[in-house]
Amino acid sequence: MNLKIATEIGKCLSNQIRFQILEWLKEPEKHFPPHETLKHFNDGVCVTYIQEKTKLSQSTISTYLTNMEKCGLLISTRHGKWSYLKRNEETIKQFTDFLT
Amino acid sequence: MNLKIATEIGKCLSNQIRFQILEWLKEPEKHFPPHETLKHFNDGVCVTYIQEKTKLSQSTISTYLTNMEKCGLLISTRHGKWSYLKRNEETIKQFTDFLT
DNA sequence: TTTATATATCGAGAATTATAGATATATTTA
DNA sequence: TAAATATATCTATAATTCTCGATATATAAA
Repeated sequence: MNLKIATEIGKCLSNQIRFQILEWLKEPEKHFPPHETLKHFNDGVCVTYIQEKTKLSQSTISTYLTNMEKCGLLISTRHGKWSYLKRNEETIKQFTDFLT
Repeated sequence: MNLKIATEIGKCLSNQIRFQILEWLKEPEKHFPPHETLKHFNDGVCVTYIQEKTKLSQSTISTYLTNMEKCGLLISTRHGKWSYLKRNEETIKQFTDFLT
């Protein structure tokens, strides 16, 4: 972790909805309906479900999630036409270690 | 800690200079000259020293530090005409706990 | 191979933040 | 009390971010 990446993470955390997504992803089964094709949350939650819950436009949520992945807060996995997002606990740990 | 305050903290951490200040304040004696009137860093570092090091205008640095104090990242103590700033480790801990 | 669905990217206007100079306030010193 | 110093606040412009609709791409289904 360095200052530049940490600040990029800070930018992601500077918006209530983005921060909220990170919180929801702590417990996907509690905050999202079960996936129909993928019978688990091992790779996180698909973009559509996150979009529905936030009520933002598809393009906005896609940009948010892409940026959160770029700075390492999220891990993205594609299964067929769906992208699944989960927290990247390793980076989050590095970030909090850097801060403290 | 709640989502609103956490996001305010995120805003402070979304700027490289503000984040840097927080890092410097981990070890004041390493990054700042000794105070002339106050013979310790127990209450942190005075605004002037922080301003000099960042090379931002006085008004900008004052605004930064005020906001960082408002969201709980910093603790401000006045001694005479100087304000001293130090990290608020308690809030920082609450923030990282909230995130993880 | 056409159509449908999921996600990504582009371009633009609205909203917010960055930053500084001017000015105000608080405190100390002469 | 007047001048000097440290910090805070006000106001305004520049820069960045927000957010969306339009469009592109990728994959699956018909």
